[in-house]
Amino acid sequence: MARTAGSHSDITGPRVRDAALRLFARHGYAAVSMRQIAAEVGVQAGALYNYTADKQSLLFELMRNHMLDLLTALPDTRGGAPLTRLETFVRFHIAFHHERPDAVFIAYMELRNLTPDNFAEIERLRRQYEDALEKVLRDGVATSSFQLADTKISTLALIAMLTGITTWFRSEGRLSLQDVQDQYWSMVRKSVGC
Amino acid sequence: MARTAGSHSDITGPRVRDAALRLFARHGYAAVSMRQIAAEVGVQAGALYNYTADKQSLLFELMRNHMLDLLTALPDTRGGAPLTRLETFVRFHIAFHHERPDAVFIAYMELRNLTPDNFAEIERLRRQYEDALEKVLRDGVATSSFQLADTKISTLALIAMLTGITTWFRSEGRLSLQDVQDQYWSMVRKSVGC
DNA sequence: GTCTATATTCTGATAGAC
DNA sequence: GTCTATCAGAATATAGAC
Repeated sequence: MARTAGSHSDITGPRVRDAALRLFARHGYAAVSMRQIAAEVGVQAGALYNYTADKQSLLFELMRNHMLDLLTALPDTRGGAPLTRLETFVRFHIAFHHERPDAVFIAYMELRNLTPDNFAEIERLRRQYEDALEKVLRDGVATSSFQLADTKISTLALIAMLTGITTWFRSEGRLSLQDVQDQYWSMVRKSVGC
Repeated sequence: MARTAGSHSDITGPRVRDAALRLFARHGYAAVSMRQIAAEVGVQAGALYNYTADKQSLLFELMRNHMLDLLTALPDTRGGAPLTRLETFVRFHIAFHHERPDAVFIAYMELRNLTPDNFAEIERLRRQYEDALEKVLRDGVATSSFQLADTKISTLALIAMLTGITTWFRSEGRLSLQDVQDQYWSMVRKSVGC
């Protein structure tokens, strides 16, 4: 296939998204200019508009793809015992979020920079994820495996606790991923009343 | 006391800080202009510089004052039983943060927009607060009141869980502050092994 | 597909009148 | 202490050459 000189749509697109993800996570969406993203990729600012309609769309696509990846990767635990399903969720959440610190950071910090329509879509996807955990908690309460007064509050409490890991955990530190998973699972297991 | 026409230093100063706090929390530091803050206060942009050296100082002062307020308000629980001290901390944390959602939001979201020196100072104050909780956990482990493998991790896990409340809890909802305190305290108490 | 050049608007901050 | 006016630069986004 002949290709026009200077044409790199197949590799520039991912590079634009990678650069935007890293820069948005580091400095914040509003603080990052299209020129900075272009410089990181190695093109001029105008060239970015071959890959995104505008800066807002770039942010929205990053957040939506992250949420879709999360929902796709989430293990289907239907059929197991509530305690086992909860452990699977906890370990999955920690591992998945640990692999994508920049995307996680953006997904939680840049909600206010989305347009109302885009915000509603991201919230819808986030709700789906929360609902998966809440269903486990509700099933556990129904079978008396868990003692929880309000599964909605417990859902939010557990997700906040688990997601907070990304603010301090780095693999190079004194703790391995497994250490962190074990310790958080121990606290979660006890907190739900087991 | 005679006062020069147009002179309002005693009331404009707090109004500038209030407006900045609200706008920074809503839209983010980088996304808010000095002109927006001025418009909210009802003055021209140039007048703001009677109250702050620059935009960065405005952010830093808001964050530092919040952290100093937090440390000042933190009850001294030395001498009590670890479980009682932990309950006091949990209920205090929830109540204090519930009263200041904007300041809490800024204190956690705008760290990356601080200059290195300012960041170091805020981190120092945050560490002091975390240390207060960790001391309770360590004392509890030492007296076998708590079963925790790593008090540092537990500290970060509990603070993340409790602080997450500010993202969804509003007093107008179905739950009172006391409801929320009771439910979180129940989960925390169990998670530390009681 | 990428470039250069540019239109238009906005930014933080300052100077000097009142 | 606040105003108007302004500086110097940076922002997003677009147009047209190659």
